[in-house]
Amino acid sequence: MAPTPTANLLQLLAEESDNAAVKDEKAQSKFTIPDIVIGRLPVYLRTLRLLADEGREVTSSQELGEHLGISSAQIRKDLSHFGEFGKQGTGYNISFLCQQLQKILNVDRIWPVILVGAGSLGTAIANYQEFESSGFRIVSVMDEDPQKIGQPIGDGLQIEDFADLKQRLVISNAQIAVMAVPAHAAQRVAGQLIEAGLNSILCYAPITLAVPPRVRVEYIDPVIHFQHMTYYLR
Amino acid sequence: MAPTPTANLLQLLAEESDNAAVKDEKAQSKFTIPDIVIGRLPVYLRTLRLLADEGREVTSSQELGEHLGISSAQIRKDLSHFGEFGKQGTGYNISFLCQQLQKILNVDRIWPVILVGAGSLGTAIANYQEFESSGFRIVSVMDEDPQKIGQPIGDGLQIEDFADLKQRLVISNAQIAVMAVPAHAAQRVAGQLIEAGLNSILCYAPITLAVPPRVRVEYIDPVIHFQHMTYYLR
DNA sequence: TAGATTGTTAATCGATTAACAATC
DNA sequence: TAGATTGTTAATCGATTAACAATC
Repeated sequence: MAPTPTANLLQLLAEESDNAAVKDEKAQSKFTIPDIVIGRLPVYLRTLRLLADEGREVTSSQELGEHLGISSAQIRKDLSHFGEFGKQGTGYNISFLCQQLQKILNVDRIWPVILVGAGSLGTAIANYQEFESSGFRIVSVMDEDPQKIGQPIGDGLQIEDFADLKQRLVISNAQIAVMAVPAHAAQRVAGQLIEAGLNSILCYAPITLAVPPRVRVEYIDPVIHFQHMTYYLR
Repeated sequence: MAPTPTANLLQLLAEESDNAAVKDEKAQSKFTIPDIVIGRLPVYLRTLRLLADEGREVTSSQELGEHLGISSAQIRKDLSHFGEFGKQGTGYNISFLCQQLQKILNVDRIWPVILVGAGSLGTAIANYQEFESSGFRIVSVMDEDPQKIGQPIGDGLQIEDFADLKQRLVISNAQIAVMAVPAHAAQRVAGQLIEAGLNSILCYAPITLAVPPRVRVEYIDPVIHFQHMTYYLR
């Protein structure tokens, strides 16, 4: 067996040496953490911060679970993928666990974000003050409407020409884009963002984007939530 | 065994008569459709409508799956919970399947929705024109800020006093609320909405609400999506 | 020490997928 | 008829939970 590609994984997984003799892909999928677990970490983090704001110093998987409506076992299991963060008998130190989750999620820094679309939704997003404390800063708001280009928006920004995307990206170094554009423009805009090198998109347009596998897209569409709720209504 | 409560289920499940002798709760949980399936139906519907807009008349589970990045088997399985909507060899008639999904999701009508919070996000939501075609109409926008009350908003609405919630609900008959309020106000506002009789809430505030079991809450928080994405970034 | 709570294992539960007979 | 695609079954895969030894 070729030693080199496996060696990398072995470093990452020092304590897993027993099972390390498996094939590379297997190893990947075996030790890779389920995306569904990753998806819950931001919710844990948000809740922990709320507790910290209330002046609390420790909590338990049980308390967190009650807050969130999930089982304490799930919380402990989820965290156990990343290490041991608690103390038997006492629980978790809130600010320590916050720090750890921020590191895991890579939000122990500020990520520059590009916002495309300066309609009323885009404006609301640009105005939202709380991104910064969560690890994100909107560094650029772009639109295609000549009427809008040059107008002030958000906190000291000016609407820029989406045609200048590539130049702006060189300066901002953003890897993340938010799309607040009409559905009919969304696929084209996504294509341009991807072509310019972006690989993470948060899409507010009510459409599933066709993107290459390297690009991650998440969606926000209130209609999907409404229609989910009405299934249970009469 | 008491015949009456079971009888109801038996009607609903005529063809399932073999297994119908189980306990009520069991029967419920056995024949109840998984929430995760319900959650995909609006996405199917959205995609089908897009195809319809392109003038397409039929599609297949394979084509839908490719659009959405899921397996054709999953789509067929999901739909099979509700009936048979396709034709072997040809696939699904798009407009027929749209109609059926709309019925299943109860969006073959217009649901009145109350919007609480007339800040910039609330304003963006109030301005959004596309709810109507998906089954929803914002009938009331409320806020607590005396400066805002009385101002025009959205399509011919006026911002109303949130203190008048109960009277407004009597008129509008809304069962669904959207909360676009600051995090610090969200739990209180939710309590008031629930106390007034609402049972479905779409919450844009970055907080998990404590609500009684009869109330369904869905959340939209861009930060959760951002932090999910940054896990995969360097 | 007694009580509490973790991290982890094994069992359970549920969701997804592959495969195929039925049939358009 | 030949080809395509459904609806459904059974197998697989993965996620959640219950339980408990370890230990603070």
